[in-house]
Amino acid sequence: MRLSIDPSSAEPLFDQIARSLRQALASGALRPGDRLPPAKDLAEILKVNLHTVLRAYALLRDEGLLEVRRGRGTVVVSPSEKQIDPRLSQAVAHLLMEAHRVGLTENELIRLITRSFRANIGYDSISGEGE
Amino acid sequence: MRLSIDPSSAEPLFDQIARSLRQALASGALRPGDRLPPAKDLAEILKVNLHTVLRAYALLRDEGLLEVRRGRGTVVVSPSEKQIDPRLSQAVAHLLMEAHRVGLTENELIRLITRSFRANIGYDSISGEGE
DNA sequence: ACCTATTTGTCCGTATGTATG
DNA sequence: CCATACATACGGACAAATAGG
Repeated sequence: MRLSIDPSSAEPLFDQIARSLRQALASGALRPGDRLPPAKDLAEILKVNLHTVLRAYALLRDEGLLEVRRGRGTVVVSPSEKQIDPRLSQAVAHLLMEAHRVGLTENELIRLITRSFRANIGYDSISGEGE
Repeated sequence: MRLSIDPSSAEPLFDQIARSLRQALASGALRPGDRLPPAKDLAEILKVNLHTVLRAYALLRDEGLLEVRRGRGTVVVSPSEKQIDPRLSQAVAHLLMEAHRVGLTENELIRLITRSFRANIGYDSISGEGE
């Protein structure tokens, strides 16, 4: 896994790292189930601080790309095959269109979805994985 | 504005602060347009680190509740800016229904949204953020 | 146009806590 | 119990955006 970082860039380091990892995931260089190096190790390789890598990991975790857990490390999430349902993807496309129309940012949209999801489902079925 | 923090609680400090602020917003103690104290000041009041407060502010900004900007400070977003468009909320409800139908977990749904969001961003008209 | 103060943003280093194996 | 690895918090430094003199 080869990640290149430019300390002189205006783009924050944690964003650069996250973007590199996203690309590695998209290109298949990182595949589902693959374990990423411990943040401490990657930090030494990239010559950045531990927190900078942890922040990048956390970012991708919030995007649903990585599973990051204490003591265990960081693993690439396996994609579910459920998303190919045509009605679902149509609903997604429609939502994105509406979101763009009202100028929602990605973060705002994610928050909206998260809240709505929890509100609709209720908290009784979340016991599996929470905290 | 009276926020109470419990350092001995298991709940992270930045979460406690964010939750207190959320409640102040919900109760009307903090109203749209109100300016929050500089993070440094609030940190001294609560006897926590500056970064802890900044993290709480950033959290609420990502939720669309606050507008946080360098040099300018932190203000409560006006409701009109975050008001849910009926067509948007309808799209959200529809998506959640479809997602539930195919048994998507929250994490899977978030991943699907973020990926689609990035993939469908063809417009480089993101310059509208300033004013 | 310049300078200064304010305020958030990023990054670093260190310490300690917590979950996992 | 112990090692691993992420999570939180603290503190300090500097940068960048903003506001005001």
